[in-house]
Amino acid sequence: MPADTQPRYDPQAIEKTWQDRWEAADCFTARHDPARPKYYVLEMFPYPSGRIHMGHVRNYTMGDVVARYKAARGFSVLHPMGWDAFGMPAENAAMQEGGHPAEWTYNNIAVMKGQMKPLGLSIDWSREFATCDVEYYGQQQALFLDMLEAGLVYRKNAVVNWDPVDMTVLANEQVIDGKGWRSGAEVERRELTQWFFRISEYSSDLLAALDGLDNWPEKVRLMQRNWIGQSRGLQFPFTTVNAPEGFAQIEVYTTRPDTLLGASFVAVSPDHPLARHLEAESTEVAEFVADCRRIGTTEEALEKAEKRGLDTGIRVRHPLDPECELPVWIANFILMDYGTGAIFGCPAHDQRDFDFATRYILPIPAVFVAEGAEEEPLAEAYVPPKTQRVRYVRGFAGAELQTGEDAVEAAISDCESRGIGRGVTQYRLRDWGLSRQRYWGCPIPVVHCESCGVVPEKKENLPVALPMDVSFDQPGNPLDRHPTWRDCACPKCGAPARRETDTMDTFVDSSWYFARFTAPRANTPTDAGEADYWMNVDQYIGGIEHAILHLLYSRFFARAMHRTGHLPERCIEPFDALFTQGMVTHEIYMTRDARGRPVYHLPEDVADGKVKATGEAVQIIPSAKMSKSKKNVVDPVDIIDRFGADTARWFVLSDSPPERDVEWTSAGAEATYKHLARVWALCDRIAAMPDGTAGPADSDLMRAMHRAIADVTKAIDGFAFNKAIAELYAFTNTLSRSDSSGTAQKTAMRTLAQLMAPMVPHIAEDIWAHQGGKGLVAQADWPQADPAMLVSDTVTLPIQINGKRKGEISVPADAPKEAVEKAALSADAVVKALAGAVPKKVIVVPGRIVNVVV
RNA sequence: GCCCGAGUGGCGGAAUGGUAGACGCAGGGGAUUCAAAAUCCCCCGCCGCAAGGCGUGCGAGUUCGAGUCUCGCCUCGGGCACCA
Repeated sequence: MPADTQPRYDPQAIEKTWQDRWEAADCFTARHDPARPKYYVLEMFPYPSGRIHMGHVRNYTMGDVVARYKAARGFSVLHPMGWDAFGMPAENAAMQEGGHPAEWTYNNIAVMKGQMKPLGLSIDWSREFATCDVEYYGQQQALFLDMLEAGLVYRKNAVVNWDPVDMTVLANEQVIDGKGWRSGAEVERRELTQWFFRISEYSSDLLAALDGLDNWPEKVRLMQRNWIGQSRGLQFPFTTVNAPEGFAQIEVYTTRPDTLLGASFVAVSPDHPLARHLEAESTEVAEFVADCRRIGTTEEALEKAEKRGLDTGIRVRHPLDPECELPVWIANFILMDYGTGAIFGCPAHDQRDFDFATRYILPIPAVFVAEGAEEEPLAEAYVPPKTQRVRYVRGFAGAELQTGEDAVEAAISDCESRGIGRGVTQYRLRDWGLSRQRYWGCPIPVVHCESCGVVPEKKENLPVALPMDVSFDQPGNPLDRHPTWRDCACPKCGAPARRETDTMDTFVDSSWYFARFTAPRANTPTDAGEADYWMNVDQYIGGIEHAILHLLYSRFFARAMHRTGHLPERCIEPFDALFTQGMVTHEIYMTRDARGRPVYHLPEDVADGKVKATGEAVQIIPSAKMSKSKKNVVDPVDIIDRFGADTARWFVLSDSPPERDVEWTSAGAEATYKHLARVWALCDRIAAMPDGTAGPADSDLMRAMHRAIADVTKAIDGFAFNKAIAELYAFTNTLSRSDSSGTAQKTAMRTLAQLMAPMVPHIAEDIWAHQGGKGLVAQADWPQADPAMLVSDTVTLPIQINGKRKGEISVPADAPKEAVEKAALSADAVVKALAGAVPKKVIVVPGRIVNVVV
């Protein structure tokens, strides 16, 4: 540090000061003020992993810009923060390092909060909660009981991935090559009784309501649409010929009933009741089915597995032709979860069925051929788009020439009128299994009683709190082996009973936290008055990775909360606007060790393309999401220490549009710091100027200022923070070069501080104070652009000849078309191009351009 | 395989159908300095000495005028997937 007398931009000195001043002035406490419009801005709350990363900084800075901007626009702003605190990492830590998951979690929260505070976010911390707080999950249990009573929760058997060593259920992504990710043990498919939310009851509503979410990214709506997966088809029974008792009929579902006369076999899932029945009787079937299940644990294996089947010997009658009998196979590619778990195969028009029929030498009768074509043997399935018109050679409903779509509808009505089957709308969306055989989650508040069965806990007995005296030194769920926690009295008959030891999926916790923020200390899940004032979330901001599950579950929960009286009806779509921000990326620096294996280096250990310590040249791999394993991470804490929070905030907003990834570069971070230091020095210089009298340069500066107000406002309103920052750079350059009076420059500087405040609030306060601004800029009204200052007296118009720019003219802004045309025709370039000839046409677009056609 | 989205300087990116490349980074030149850092000023799409010409992935089209609209291709990115 040079010992010069000039004060320098010193973020460490100013940032803490202003944060304390905001706190002293109680700037960010959300106030329920019926006289003012409210604005609820929410960023997806973090999992307390232990450290914040740049992705958090970007996410919360975007939310903070919106929150501070809306506050300046006169809204009563709610901008809360909490912690998505249940989940497996805490249990894993307890298993590996000892201690209790709660201890690990609350420690992490304290550390992360300590890292977030220096960012200067305008968060109402008085509303903070963690989902593992018993006050929160106790209310979640109340919600669960209400949903149970409303018929939105039920129990059924479901197949799960069971790790026999860890004695736990595994999620699909925890099963690697058919083995448990931790234990390495062969995973079994086991059937357990599990709790489910009846989300499928809302399939059609959740689908239809997507159309109304105008302020959601189209991409997210599309992903949800595909996930819900509506399809229209025919469901009908095949009558069996020689099936075991109880299987007189096999119900199938098809989206292509028009291909019914192309059926060559019927196939059922290995998990179909018929397969189950035969499995018990025949070792051949049992072996085949067991084989299918062995493969059936990972998606990858399923994908690679060839289509295999086993002929059961059972035959069914074709509903349209009783003479025709079809064989019933068990096939490994039929899913029990979709449709009825049974299909008819039409190999001519489905590639999977074609492969299957080819392998087992089954007939392949064509139903339709291309328009104008003749029937001939097929080398592969013929699957034209449903919208394409084809010629039906084995049709039974509708015209001979028709599209697949029309033929499907015709086939459904035909089958309905003959009483063969019925038209059915199916959804891919399945009910949401919420049971987890885990400790660190919200206990499911029910009791198992020998005489009464499954009994909901009484509300007055809530919360069902997790016991703290547990150990993780043996596999399985500690709740299962706790000596006393399980024991309780049946809420119905009072007899000794046992608690449910399953806990809830952590997606449940995050499906209603946004509603809880409106009344975080209420002794019911929500408070009607508070929810009515604050809901909906006006702007929700988070990562695209939550496009489907979290957002779909939240939409379901909002509906369920309305049905159980916890939210008004207008809140069934809780997020008015959604913004999905891009990631923060960084280059990867790699060298190779003696055996050629990649070795990664942290950015701070690399300089000028070389590893600092060894001088070895690194290979630079293009930007990718920051990840610990690739070591391409920069720690926000380090950046704040070095440059201050304002630099971190400004940088993550600049350069790239918010929805796209932004690449973190040390050059960019340094340049940001330099810019802020320049603004700070400019402020210092301007503050020292005498006021002086207004000169001609003053009006230019004021015009530029109003232009900047208009442009920055528009950019923030449009979520284009990178453009807002570009406008701020431009205005700063204009101001620093202006030779206007001190009075004008001080006005401009104050306005610049206001416009910068949402992005870089600390330096903005400092400048505001230096320039004699009243109070805190955090509490000042947003500046207004004067429309009169946005129009200028003269305009410069480009002159085109045949659409190519050749010159420009300067004319009064209000000049009539004829005058502009005259001026354009006398411009040098035009005179030269015309060479005395008469132009064919002259197009004058007032205020924009003149095009002369020759 | 199906469904989306995107291709603009060395880089990140601007641009209601109307001056392509705002703003930033990197780079070049200069000032200041004993020197360096820091700071300030200027230049910076490509070809060309210049005049000028060419330029928004490729090819057509609509238009007085296309990065922007239409059609066809290419490349990259994302989502979904034995879904009957």
